[in-house]
Amino acid sequence: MRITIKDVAKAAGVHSSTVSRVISGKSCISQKTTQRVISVIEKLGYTPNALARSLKTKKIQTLAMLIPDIANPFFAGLARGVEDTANKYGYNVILCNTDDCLEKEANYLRLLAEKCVDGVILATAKIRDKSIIELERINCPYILLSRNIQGGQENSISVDDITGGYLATEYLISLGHCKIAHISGPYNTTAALDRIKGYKKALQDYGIPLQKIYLGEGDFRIKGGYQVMKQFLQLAIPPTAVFTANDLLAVGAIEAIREAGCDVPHDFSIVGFDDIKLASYLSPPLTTIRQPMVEMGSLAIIKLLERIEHKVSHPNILIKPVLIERKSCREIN
Amino acid sequence: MRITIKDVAKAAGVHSSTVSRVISGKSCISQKTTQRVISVIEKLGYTPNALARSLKTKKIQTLAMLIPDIANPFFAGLARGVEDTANKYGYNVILCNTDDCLEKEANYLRLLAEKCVDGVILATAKIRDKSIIELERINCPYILLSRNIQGGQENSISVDDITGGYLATEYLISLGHCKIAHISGPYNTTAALDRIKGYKKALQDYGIPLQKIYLGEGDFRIKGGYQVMKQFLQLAIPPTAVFTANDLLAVGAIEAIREAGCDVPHDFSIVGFDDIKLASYLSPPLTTIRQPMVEMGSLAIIKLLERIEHKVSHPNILIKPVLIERKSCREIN
DNA sequence: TTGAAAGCGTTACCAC
DNA sequence: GTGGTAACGCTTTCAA
Repeated sequence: MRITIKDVAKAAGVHSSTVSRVISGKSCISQKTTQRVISVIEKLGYTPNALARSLKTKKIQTLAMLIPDIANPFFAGLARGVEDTANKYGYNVILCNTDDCLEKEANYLRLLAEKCVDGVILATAKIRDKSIIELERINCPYILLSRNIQGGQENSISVDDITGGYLATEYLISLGHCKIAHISGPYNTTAALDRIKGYKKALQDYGIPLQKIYLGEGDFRIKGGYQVMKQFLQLAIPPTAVFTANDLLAVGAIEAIREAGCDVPHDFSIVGFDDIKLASYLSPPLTTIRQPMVEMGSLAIIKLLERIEHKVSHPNILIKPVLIERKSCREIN
Repeated sequence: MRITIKDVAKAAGVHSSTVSRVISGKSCISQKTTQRVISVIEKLGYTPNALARSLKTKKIQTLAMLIPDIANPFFAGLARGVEDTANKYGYNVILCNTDDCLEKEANYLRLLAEKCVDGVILATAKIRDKSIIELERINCPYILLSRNIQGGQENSISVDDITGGYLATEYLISLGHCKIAHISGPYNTTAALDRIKGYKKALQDYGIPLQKIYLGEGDFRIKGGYQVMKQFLQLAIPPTAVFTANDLLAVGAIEAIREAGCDVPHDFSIVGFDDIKLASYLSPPLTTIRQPMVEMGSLAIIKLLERIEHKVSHPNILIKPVLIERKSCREIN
């Protein structure tokens, strides 16, 4: 049997409530008693039971993070920032991979509610998201990370995707491209939609007509980039440049281009999004829009803890993205 | 206030113990009562409190995973397998990044013990590991993943690192190299030590004398690979081939080589270890020793759950690694 | 098949 | 300062 607070109390010749006070350190307990209790705790190797505690306090010092896939370097970066900062404040975090499957997500949310997590980082939100309604219903504090919801004015942290899309497209235009395609993320995410908006706005600002055939829906993964790029390659007039909604899509697109016997950046210029750690080591080193993943994760926790402690909401936070120039683009005439 | 089992009981006109039985589904409750209780549960939106439950049952359906860094694609792969399979069996997993810092690790272990996690996946083990002693002390089931301990015959799952190191080195030898260097992982991990063993054994088997200056200690990260390679490059007689103990080290090594104005594989052949997802998209596509990360993580959970349920230990599991040939090596005369 | 009651390991309020 | 006691929300044994 595990040592309990009562065992400690008995061995120290005090009442269990006194031991509790010593541990919490909030009440005034005499030096002598404190010493005695502490030494007994150490001698017995006592570990408090946080579950029992939480039954009273309603706090378990545990958060959860829902993401599509931890094997995706972007989400791994977010997770790193989230976990680090949570740990710094004494919280643990439960990791949940949803694969963008609504059913899995709902199941996770049920489990997490049963376990009384103090808050949730949701990095899977879709434009109209049932999970958020559920979170609101059970009154669970949450922060939307990197994927906010349509018309949601609160509690989200993300990069300014419109500006990011604009920057990427404008850069390609500045290089002389006018046949610029875009491989987007899934249309049910605002991240994808906003990057498209930025893409369209840049084209418009520079007087380049939007070609519907140059816009393809991807999945934020290598495979999707590969498939959509294959379609672009079969066009009568293929694009000369492609802006992809994330770096993995860019990897897939480059693969398709190589397979077709063409070269990046000679035949096609590519701009990605995210700036994952390995982006500079890819072939060719990828020009991309940087998202500060670790910092975003960290900020999400800080905002989440504020929500938990002060029961407040936050206006959305928009982070300015930056273009990182490498070697996947070239100037054309 | 949250709805409790008593609220449900009252609303359904039964005793709370009856509600408990309906939920667990283990006792025989009449159709009629069952129906009534279920409909009340739904109407009130009742969510059981798993923390209160665990106080009785001593099970919380939560595991933990300790890794150095989730932003490292190798550990992200393991984590994906771990979390997926845990979820399949109804468990959640708490993620902990230790940065290979003993103090952080001990702190995590304390928190996890307080939260009564049912088991732990330890992917951070050093050759002589205090954490394991602690885990044994508090009687917490664990599995050592990818990094086992010296002389430990039980509860570890890893790739056969000796064979892996052998395979990599033998491959370079078969290409005609005899000045083969090795950038290892930290010497306090068996993974690093065993890969060195394999490296040495291959050299010996093929009659190539071991050169101490061709062996450098890295950190399993890009930076370490870069630094050690820089030293190799300054040698009077530099190696013509380098086997690195993981893919990130290879990335760093290649960076150093490029910086020196040399080419991979023309001037230096490189073999990595792990086969991270992006290995085939690096420049050049990396020849490497594959570890089935997701499968290993998954297997770790299966073995951990067996330990938890049947209170048994398992003999170590050694997975045979495979060499994946790509474009980072060339034949020399 | 169901109810009553004890107890899991804490904390927090009320005394003294 | 410290002790006693009543919860917290659930499960489980014992009766009926």
